[in-house]
Amino acid sequence: MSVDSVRQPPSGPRAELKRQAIVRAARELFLRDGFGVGMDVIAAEAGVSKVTVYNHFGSKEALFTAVITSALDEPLGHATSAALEELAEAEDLRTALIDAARAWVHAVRTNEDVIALRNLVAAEQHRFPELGHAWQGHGPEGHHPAVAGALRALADQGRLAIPDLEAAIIQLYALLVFPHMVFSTYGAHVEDGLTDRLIVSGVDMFLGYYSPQRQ
Amino acid sequence: MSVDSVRQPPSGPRAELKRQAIVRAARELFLRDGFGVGMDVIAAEAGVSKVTVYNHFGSKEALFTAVITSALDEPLGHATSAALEELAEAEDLRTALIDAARAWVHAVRTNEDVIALRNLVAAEQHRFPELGHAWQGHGPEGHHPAVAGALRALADQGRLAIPDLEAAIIQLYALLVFPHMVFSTYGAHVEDGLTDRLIVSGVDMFLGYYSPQRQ
DNA sequence: CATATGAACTCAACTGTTCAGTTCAGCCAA
DNA sequence: TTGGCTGAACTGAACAGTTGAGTTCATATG
Repeated sequence: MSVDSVRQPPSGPRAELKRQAIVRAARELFLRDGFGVGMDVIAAEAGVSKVTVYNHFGSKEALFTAVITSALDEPLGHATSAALEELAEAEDLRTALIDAARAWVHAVRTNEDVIALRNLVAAEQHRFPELGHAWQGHGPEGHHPAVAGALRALADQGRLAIPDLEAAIIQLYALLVFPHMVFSTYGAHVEDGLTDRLIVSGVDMFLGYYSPQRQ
Repeated sequence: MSVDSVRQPPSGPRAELKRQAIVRAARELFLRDGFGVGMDVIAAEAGVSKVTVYNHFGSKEALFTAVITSALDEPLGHATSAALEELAEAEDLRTALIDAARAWVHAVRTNEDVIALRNLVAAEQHRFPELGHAWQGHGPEGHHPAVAGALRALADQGRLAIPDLEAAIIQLYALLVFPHMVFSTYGAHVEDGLTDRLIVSGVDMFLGYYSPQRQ
């Protein structure tokens, strides 16, 4: 008499293992071949039957959102936001900011899977309008509060003069991470040397403009 | 005895009209619904028979590349690069650069179709690998030479001190146009007021850093 | 007993083609 | 100017062939 009009996903130790394998395979294949890959292929890559995939996720869309939301919970920020929070207590602001920027940009560049996923979401925004918004919250705006907090703290200390916090945040993003995001849209990426030159001179430019001692 | 193994597309005044209607409709629908739209729908939107579409373009891929390459030849730069070239002769560099930036950003923001198309190409890069490269050449790098030329001229005049031209170009892009590109990836866009504040303070920041009189 | 499997199946959507007939512009003859 | 001729381009509808999502079911496994 088990009348499940909506069958609930399997649970248990074995099921969890399969589930992870499926998500991992799906992520890899979505990334490599786009949303167009067949469910057969994904199932095969996960070493799993297609039926199992459907027992777990119910639909391709659900699987896709599972991939995305699982990627949403990824690091990319622990070391980074830690470095950001230490800014307020740093003696040498410039060096500290450069270090934080290096950690930040490094996180963005090494997890370029995440950027690629972002492009995927953007690409499939017609099919998943809600995902686009979910992504906005956790995207760069994920540490938006961290960046905002750090800048505000520095402003309160009088170590920076920031009349327009909103603009300043965007400018910091723009100088440091946007280039990598834009380039990756074409599948291209910035060379290591240029990346570091952008970080150093970007920080100097930012500090030069927002330092209180100028005039 | 006309043995055309490959039928050549129709020519003539009427054909040209239809052709334009098809490309326009295709562009609009690709933009709105992604590459997934059916040829039926495109034909209907163009007020044209599906067969006509195939007589003209032969395949969906060909139609897509036609849409893209036609978008590649679009303005987005005439007024902008003109303003950029006048920079070298301007008396008040700051005002001139702000004006040029306004024209530039305005072009980017009004033709946001072009940015959306860019996302489409990025999305469909698996299907059209060659398009991705064609797009790179005409993307922001389209006026890359114009920007590079303007900055180099100003440096030669001694009005700017630019030790790293490559970085400076990217930074100018980053401060002025990248925010709009990144935001539009989510379907979001920067408000008017913030846009102008970003332009003005971005230019000031850039000039502050690259002006020779500092130190 | 819950979960996983594989193979065969349904169903819908989409690309691309065929074909018999229609529109339309230009042209020539009266 | 009129009227009809010609041929290229267009139409509508039906059709073929494929692909891929999602289901069913009998069976296996731990």
